[in-house]
Amino acid sequence: MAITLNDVAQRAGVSRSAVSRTFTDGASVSKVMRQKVEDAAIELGYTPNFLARSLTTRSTKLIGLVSDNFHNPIFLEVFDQFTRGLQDRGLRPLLVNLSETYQASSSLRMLQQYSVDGVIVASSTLPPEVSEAFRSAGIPVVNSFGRFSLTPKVDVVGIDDEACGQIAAETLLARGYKRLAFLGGPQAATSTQSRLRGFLSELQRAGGPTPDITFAEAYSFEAGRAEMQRLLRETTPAEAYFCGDDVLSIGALSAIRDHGLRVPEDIGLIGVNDMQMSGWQNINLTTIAQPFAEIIQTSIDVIVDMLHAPKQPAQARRLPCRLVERGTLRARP
Amino acid sequence: MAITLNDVAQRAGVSRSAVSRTFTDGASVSKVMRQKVEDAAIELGYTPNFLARSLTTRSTKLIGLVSDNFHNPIFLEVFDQFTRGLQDRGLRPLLVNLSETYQASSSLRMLQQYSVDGVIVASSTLPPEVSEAFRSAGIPVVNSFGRFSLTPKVDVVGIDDEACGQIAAETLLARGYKRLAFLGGPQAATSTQSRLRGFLSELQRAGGPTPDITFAEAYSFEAGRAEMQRLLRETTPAEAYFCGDDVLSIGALSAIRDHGLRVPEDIGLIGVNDMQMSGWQNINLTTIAQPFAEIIQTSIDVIVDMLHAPKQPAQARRLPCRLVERGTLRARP
DNA sequence: TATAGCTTTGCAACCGGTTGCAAAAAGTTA
DNA sequence: TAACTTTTTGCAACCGGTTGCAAAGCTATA
Repeated sequence: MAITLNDVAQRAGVSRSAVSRTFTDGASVSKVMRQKVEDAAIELGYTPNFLARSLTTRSTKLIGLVSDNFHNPIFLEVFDQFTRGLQDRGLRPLLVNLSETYQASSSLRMLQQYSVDGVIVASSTLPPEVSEAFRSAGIPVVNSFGRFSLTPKVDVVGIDDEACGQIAAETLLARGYKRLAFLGGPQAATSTQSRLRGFLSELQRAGGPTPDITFAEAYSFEAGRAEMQRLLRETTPAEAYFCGDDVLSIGALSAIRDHGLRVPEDIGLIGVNDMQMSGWQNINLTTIAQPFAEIIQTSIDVIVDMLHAPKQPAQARRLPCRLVERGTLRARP
Repeated sequence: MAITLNDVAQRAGVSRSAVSRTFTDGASVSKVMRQKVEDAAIELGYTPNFLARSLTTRSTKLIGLVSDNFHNPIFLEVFDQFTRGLQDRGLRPLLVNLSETYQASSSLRMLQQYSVDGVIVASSTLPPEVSEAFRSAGIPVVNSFGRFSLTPKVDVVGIDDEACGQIAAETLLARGYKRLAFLGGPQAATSTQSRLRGFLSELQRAGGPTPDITFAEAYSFEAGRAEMQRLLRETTPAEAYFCGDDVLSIGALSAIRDHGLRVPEDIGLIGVNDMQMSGWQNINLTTIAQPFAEIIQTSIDVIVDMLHAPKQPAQARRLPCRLVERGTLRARP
């Protein structure tokens, strides 16, 4: 049996309100009263029940953290930062793992039942409707790693995928590569499409070559490896590949090496994300870094603002990416 | 404004209890009544408030999932499986990320305030006191990946670390290795100690060599790499190393290759865990697999049992490990 | 010392639900 | 149809808190 407000009130010989007030900041309690209550509370080991409180205050400090990316190693870093960031602000992440067996629609219902104060949808692959459903239900929501839009229906914090493609194009051209290729993530993913668009438009602008274009089945090692194996077997490989993300790149890298070719001497590779592993010396991947820390921090700021301010028009924020030069592209000529 | 019980009752022209009963299974409601209420509920879009309900039912379906392992890639797989497993049983993981800035003691208080039904401490490095504190506070708790004990103070589900060391010893001896070494995780970690103990005792039993013993600073790539670099620089390397875990092994692997030596020709390596990445073709690590799925499933079963049954004596469960042969040890002679 | 103004306190209603109990309704049996 | 069961329903109290309001207690001023 947990200790309740009543127990403390009785022990201290004061009213229930008095106890409640000593544990509510900004409430009016005299020094002596506070002392009496605190003594009794400590003596009994009392902690206010947050959920009961939430009934009247209408704030649970619970934040739904929903994602479908439990397979890309980068997301461990993402969850790490999200949970710490939320904790630092006194918020509690209720984790939701979206999958075939657990649909977005039931997660909406569930998070409503738990009266979450807000929801963070952390995924670059979920369709925008998922986040939009939360907003229409009146729950503050931010879509982290979502797609940029000029007329967003929900708040989005992500990178500029087109600029990302542009950086890749510039980088490859600057290294003097002639035969280029795009080895994208899932073709349906909006991030894939935007990066491709930026890549192509920059190549065109700069008078570069027209690249080969293929897609992997998923953002995963196996998918990257399988697709690169197919390319090596069935096509004349390009001089350099702009890959959908880092895990994909690492898969491709392993296929290339197994095929007896060398990186960067025979084939160049550039990824996207800059996850920790990409910096490991046995991988040492040249890549375009997403500003994870900033995206996550901004997402949290946005959701926290929404908790206080009434519903504002949705806004999409694009944070800049930057090139991280390592060992999978040859040096500038 | 969310729709409440009252709204539905009014709309349907029935009492509040009637509405409550239609949404409580096992309660007595007639067909017509149920129909009326359900119609009104659908019309208004009503969903019962789980937290308000928890006040009387004394069950929130909230499970604290606390961990301090947000840096070892294996834990993404662990979180994936835990969240799915909990969701499948209608439980909700409240994620807690323990770190320097967020101590175990405050997490206990916090989880109490949220009236969690139970807590899963998923960590092989946290001291047993962390889990014990939950139990003394009367919260059902299970320590996943914790250390085995014959007289456990809390329920533990983990592997048999000594057997794990034994398997490593047997395997290395069977491959004909003569100069062996132990490259453990953090010396203070109990898993490190137990694996070492099993390793040594089996070597002794089989009349094998006395191994060199060193420890890495953490279960991380960098730590494994740094320690192996030191060994290569300052000592005559052993023929084969039993490493603390996979990520450590991968660090060691990269150091060895950078040093111009070959695996498994010059140096053999065996890890522990069998995380997905260990199977990647460019890593291809021979390792001792932890039965993650079973550990997680069992942990959830244990906690679910505790929710129904009153406090039982604590029990420690050891699940068997098994060797996964890949490419970092030479073949049997 | 009386009065005004401010602070502190307790009462009681409320947040959104559940549930024991007794009355009402429906169903059985004779 | 009357008497007896069984089922269904609503009332009211409760879960563990918060909060508006008015009464009580203080302090300062005249």
